[in-house]
Amino acid sequence: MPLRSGPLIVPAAVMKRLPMYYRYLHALVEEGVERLSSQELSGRMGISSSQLRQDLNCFGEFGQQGYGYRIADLYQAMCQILGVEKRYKAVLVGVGNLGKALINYEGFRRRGLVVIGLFDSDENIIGQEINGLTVNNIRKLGEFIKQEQVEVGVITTPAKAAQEVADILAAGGVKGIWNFAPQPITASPEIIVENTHIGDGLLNLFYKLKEK
Amino acid sequence: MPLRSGPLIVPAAVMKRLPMYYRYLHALVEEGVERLSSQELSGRMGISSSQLRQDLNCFGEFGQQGYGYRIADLYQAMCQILGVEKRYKAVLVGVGNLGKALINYEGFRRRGLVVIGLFDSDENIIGQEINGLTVNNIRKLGEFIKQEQVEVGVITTPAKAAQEVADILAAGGVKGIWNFAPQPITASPEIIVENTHIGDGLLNLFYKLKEK
DNA sequence: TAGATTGTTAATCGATTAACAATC
DNA sequence: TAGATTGTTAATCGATTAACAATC
Repeated sequence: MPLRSGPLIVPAAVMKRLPMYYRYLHALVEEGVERLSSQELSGRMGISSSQLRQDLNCFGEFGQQGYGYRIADLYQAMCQILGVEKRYKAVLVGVGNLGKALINYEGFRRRGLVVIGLFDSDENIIGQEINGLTVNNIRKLGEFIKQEQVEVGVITTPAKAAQEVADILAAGGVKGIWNFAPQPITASPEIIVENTHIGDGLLNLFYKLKEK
Repeated sequence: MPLRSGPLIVPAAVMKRLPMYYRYLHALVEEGVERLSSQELSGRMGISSSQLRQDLNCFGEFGQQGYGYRIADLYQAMCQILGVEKRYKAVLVGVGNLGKALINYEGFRRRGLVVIGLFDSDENIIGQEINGLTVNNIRKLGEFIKQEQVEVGVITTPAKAAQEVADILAAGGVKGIWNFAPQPITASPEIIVENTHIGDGLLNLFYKLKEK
């Protein structure tokens, strides 16, 4: 079950499918499924068996001819590929409903996101305790990041505040920013920014509904 | 500024970019930007000008040679293309933090999602009032959908409940389901299912962080 | 071993980019 | 008009699928 060594060339299209593989494999492990062929596995995911085998081949040889894939092993490998076994210290800025939803979602902790600080600018929210963490005043954000060596910042503020928060995060030295504000944010190129636009899914749905 | 008529052939890759176009154009209209060339516009979006022009060409001719694109007009056209001017009656099932976040997000209303019913199975949540709507017992869901002719169901329940809710929605006659549960749900093929997996963005971020 | 299924190559298909004539 | 920029075609590039030899 060897992971390829050396610099990998992973096509962008493959990279985008990795989170899906992670999700399905996790669920299959939970279900206790031991073994699946590329055909059975890809069938559940709605892709071709050819594509599944081709994709996995970027990273190594995880199957066994004549037998298929051991799900537990493949899940392990996928965790390694994605770097999920690593833990990232994170702060979350903007403790509204979306922020609270993310803090409470155990899936994020499982993926390796450890939220150690919550921040907001609203006096009514500052001081609240959520999941064992007290919401701090956003003025303390910059200092906190440096002190605690925070690596990832999650932005769940309203659109207007997003860029300002991103600047504080960047100045504090985070390596990555996960942004939920609809406005895209800019940061220096060495900081990795991942934008999640929840509303996009709705437009996809509407477009498909209209097509019919 | 004519929209092409007749059956459009829209490549899947183009379709996936439409929500991004909508987002940027909406922001530019708000900013009051009147005119941009394909180069300026695509530059902001991080794509090539060639691609932008090629994409728009699937739907019609929206620019003016030697001048560029009138942003307000292009935004209008994009709304039409996406079917955003239409209003969809919706119910939301699962009034936890994520559900509340969606209910309060004005962007969804702007996109045409009109939530007229909230449902949950938790006795502590049933009866709460959110945004002028009272949370109902999930047992009333099926009846409500039929009575009100609900078209879209939003699922923000825990993973375990998602499929059961989807079945009720389908039986009630919704046309589309927007699912946030990490578990993919199945429904008969005439119902359009859009899955939004919030956790995927985090894995993308981790993968890129690991690459560096 | 014989059957099954992988890993991998080659062929096809689709998406992106480059280039430029058309035209505002 | 001259300059700018589109719409659109052709060329390139990348991703998916098909097929099969390798092998468990």
